Amino acid sequence: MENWDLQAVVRGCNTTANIDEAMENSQIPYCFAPLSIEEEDDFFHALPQLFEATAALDELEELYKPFYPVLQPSTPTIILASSISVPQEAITVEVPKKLKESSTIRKKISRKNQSKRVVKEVRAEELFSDVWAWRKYGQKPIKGSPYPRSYYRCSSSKGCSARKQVERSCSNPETFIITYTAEHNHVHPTRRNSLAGSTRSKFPSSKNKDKCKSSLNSPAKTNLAASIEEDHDVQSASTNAVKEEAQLLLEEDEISHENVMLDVMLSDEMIPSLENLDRELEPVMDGWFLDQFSDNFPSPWFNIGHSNTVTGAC
DNA sequence: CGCGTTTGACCTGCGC
DNA sequence: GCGCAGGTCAAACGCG
Repeated sequence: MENWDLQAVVRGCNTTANIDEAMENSQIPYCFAPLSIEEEDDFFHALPQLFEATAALDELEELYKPFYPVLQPSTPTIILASSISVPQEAITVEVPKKLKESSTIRKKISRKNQSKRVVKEVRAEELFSDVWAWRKYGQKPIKGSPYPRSYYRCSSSKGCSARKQVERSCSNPETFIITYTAEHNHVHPTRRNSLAGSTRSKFPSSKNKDKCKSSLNSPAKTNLAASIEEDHDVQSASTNAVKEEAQLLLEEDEISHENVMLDVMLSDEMIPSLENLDRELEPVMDGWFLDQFSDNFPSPWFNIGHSNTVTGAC
């Protein structure tokens, strides 16, 4: 497997405090403030500390809110609840579409749907590492960028306004810029990315690896990563990286079933077993979330309020 | 049948 | 007011 140097994708901006300065000093063209994510602490595992560090809840909430469902299969290290730190990669910024002069930035920010965005730069294999189910609803060529931008909305729950935009980075074509807009109004997805529907090919299960290996190259592959690959007509190293990543995760899945944890999943070939896990955990987690967060996190992110389940929304 | 993608048309905000 | 560009809608279609 190709060794992706996670450090290599990490750039400048590390804290919200220096984001403005970093953006000003950035040589990155166009609008991106590629707040690269090396790894992210798992939200669930951090919960005990969250409860202890109640004084920082608001800040932590803001920092984790956009990222907590986004898990990183490329960093399958089991993250124990041993510490909690502000994820420096998790930066919520007000990002204008185009970095021009400061006078125009205000106007840009005031534009519809420009209010609050979270920009991430991820590698190809991480595009489908999202626990949420995203449905593509549009694609547009972007002026100044050789790659089109794809628009996705959350299909995990009806009425969820969460959206994300995926665009290949023009400065580093092996990475993708993901811009999250709005927030999920449900606790956790009832379906994960690339589960439902059939237009998406699935990575091979451990039972029919050989059979599905070929499907990785089939024209029918339409999962998020594959979709973008095809959108951009790229059969490149990043495609190979996706396959290799999938294969690696497959092997890990076979070797270490005991290590199945929520933050180590999210590659499509691992989904079936995790679906079962999800079904088992769903009522427990829902109740647990309601108990734990309905008071502590009044955020819209946990906008389940005191209502009943949201898990059957779809 | 349900859920997905594709894609052209349409809407909206912004700059001139 | 006009034109451009980004964002969204919705019909058509694919897949199992």
